[in-house]
Amino acid sequence: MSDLLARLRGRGWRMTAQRRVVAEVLDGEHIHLTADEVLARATARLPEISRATVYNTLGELVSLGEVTEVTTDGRAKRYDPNAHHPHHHLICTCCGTIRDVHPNGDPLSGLPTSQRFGFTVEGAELIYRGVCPGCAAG
Amino acid sequence: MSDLLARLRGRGWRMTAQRRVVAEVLDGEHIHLTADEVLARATARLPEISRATVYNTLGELVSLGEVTEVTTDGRAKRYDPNAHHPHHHLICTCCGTIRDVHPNGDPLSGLPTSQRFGFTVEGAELIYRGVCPGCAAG
DNA sequence: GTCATTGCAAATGCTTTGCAGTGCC
DNA sequence: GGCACTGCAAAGCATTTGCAATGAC
Repeated sequence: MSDLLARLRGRGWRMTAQRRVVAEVLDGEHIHLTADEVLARATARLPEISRATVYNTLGELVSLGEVTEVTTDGRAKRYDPNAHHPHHHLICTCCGTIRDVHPNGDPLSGLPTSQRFGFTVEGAELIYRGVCPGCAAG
Repeated sequence: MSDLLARLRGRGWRMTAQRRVVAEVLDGEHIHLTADEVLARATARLPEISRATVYNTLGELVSLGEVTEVTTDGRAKRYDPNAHHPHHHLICTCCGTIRDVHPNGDPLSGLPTSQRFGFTVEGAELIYRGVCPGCAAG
């Protein structure tokens, strides 16, 4: 629990039952959920919430920088509430499991000026792929 | 031109006019094309090619390891024929332009055993994001 | 009271699929 | 000549949108 709700309120975010539930779902121990999974968990707490509202709210949280969108493949995006805790991802190519990892060093420092082509580089996203112990055993 | 066709033929890939055209489009100077862009260029050379065949062929080239799928956002995947030349990507958050980059060091070496959680790590994909000179000027 | 937010349902964009016909090896 | 590949059209999945009704501030 990282007090996402408190931060949002502090930023003047208009609070509704639907938005609160979406934020609570993300702020729980659940990370890397798809929009559909967020909807399912939100519906369990607030049956009348709609799919469109979940999408709207997730998009808003991403714009606010409180949640990060993780695109691991061409399928559904995943939403990661750990935006204030920089990290990267390790994904099982077999079952799709995602783990947060903290590699040594900052990837940004590995990109010399000569490789920046005049870009103003703002960030780096690192995805490791491999096979998890479970899939390797099965 | 990297003789993608020769490699494919050598691997016993069944050759058809459609497959040849898709491979030729990718093997040209065009990289980071979406499936739709590949279809457009393929159609220019072979008007009767179908969208399904382009998708089939691209999927096959990816399975063969001759082409890499790059998922930069939740939109269309892009296809990168540079599979035999390891590299990473720098993407403009404004216009979507993609450049190949070669950062210093191997990202894999930055992930200590303690951060691998028992996974057999096979590869790392690094995406830098920033604003390109064109967008910064405009 | 005002205006942002919601819910619904339809629309969109990208990709996959089923199946009959075609053509490569 | 067999069987993989192709084309078509329809289905599928994730996401977005239009608009009237609702409710937070």
